[in-house]
Amino acid sequence: MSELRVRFAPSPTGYLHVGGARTALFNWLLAKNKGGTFILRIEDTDVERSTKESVDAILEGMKWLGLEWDEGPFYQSDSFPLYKEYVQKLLDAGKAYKCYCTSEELDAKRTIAMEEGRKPKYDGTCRERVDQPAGQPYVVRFRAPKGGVTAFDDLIKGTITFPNEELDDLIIQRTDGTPTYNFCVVIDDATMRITTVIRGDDHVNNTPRQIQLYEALGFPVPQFAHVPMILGSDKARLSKRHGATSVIAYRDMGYLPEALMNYLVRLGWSHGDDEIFSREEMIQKFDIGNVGRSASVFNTEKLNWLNAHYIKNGDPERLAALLLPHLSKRRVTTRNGPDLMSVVRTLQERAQTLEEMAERAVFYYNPPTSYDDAALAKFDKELLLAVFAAVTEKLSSSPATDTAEIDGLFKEICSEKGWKMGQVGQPIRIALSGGTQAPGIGEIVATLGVEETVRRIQRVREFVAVK
RNA sequence: GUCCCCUUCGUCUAGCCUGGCCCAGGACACCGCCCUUUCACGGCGGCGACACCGGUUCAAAUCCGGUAGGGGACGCCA
Repeated sequence: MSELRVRFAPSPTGYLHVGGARTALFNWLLAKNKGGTFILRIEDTDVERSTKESVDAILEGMKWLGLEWDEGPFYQSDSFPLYKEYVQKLLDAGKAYKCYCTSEELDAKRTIAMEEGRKPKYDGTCRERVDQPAGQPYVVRFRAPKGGVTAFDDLIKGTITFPNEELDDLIIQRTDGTPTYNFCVVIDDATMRITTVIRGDDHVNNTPRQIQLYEALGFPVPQFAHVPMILGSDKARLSKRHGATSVIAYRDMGYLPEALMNYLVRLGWSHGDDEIFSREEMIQKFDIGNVGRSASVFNTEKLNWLNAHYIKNGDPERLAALLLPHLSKRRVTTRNGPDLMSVVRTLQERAQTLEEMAERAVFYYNPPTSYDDAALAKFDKELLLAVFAAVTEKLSSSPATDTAEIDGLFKEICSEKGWKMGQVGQPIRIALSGGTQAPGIGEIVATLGVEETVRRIQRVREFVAVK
């Protein structure tokens, strides 16, 4: 193990969304690539909004993607005494002070500042205050350095410099005594000896404040890497109104974890012209320096393509297992039908998602209860009946069972009767599946079995005969 | 409003640091053709971008300056 230590630190106020998943992925990749340590930390200092359900949902999402962590999960709510200790340290050193301004006063000042076109930062009313009114509620503020600049070399964005004038004295402890985010993050990252902080772009502005805190506390400052956000098709920050954002929702829509991972890793990162990455390849090739600096738009089409790729090349046995919940959702049971693995094999090249595959698999288990009339209408009644009779006879009198043999049988029928394949295949396809979109005839018959095939043809014969 | 960041095909991106091999490459999507018993898969081809304006240079997507547009942050949320 190298000295590299990274962490993913979600706040449990919702499920794991794709943006968070990508941040976690980049952390995980860097750790794996460098032989470092990946830590999971739950930032639940906001007691009001944090829930156990969210924690579970986040862990579930990470496990599904296979983003296993080496240490944790640690909960910030377990470290309150630790934060308090450091707040006191800062207070004792004169690097923090008590502020007695009320939220209402602050809000009012902020509003006025905004209206006057000034930056709405704290005006420092209590910064030099010497009296300490007993019994008065107060917050603790960090005494930020005045003048000069705070800069850092972001691994993704390059050097970023902030004039200290822009930073105000941030609150590190609330009236109720609980610590605030920017403070906890610094204490945790420092005490967990995090060497590289990889997080969302929206934290760039917090970074200089945090650096000042590291310095005031005498901690070494870690390296930072801010990954750009993921946008919706309208270029606005990705949110529910753009569709699904939850990782688990993608699982439920029939996406494979390796497909989502592959999609996410290519969103903002690239390795030459490569598109397909196995876990091993992405680990081996990942380089945080190759992550792009600009935001990227989430594109479901490309995810679909990747998912189709992984379904096409996936192990039928595994896919069959993953397909089960999507089938039961449709009240399909596979007990008395063809082997699910064989079914999967006939559908692998035709499905972009497991949902789609399940939809296409239904007919194997539930015989059609109606037929595509428009498709049927393209053939004469006499031809239809002749085809059904010929196929029934041919199948019943032949021992053929595999796809190639059965296809051969259909070719025989065509040459014997002078029919074109389209005249025979399509009616049979309708007979067996009810519609026109299905695997090859040979595949269906081989999978369904001759007996069931003949039974279904008999049924459609009756249907056509009375028309 | 202030500060910070970003800007190559519709989308994801390569190239940019170390100017010329780029009248810009790949992928998704789209369109066409081929394959074909349907739907797909696959194969081949097409469409399509250096935000804009100046400067430096023999030469700029690449370096410099400005403009415009977009995003983010500005909370006793994280």
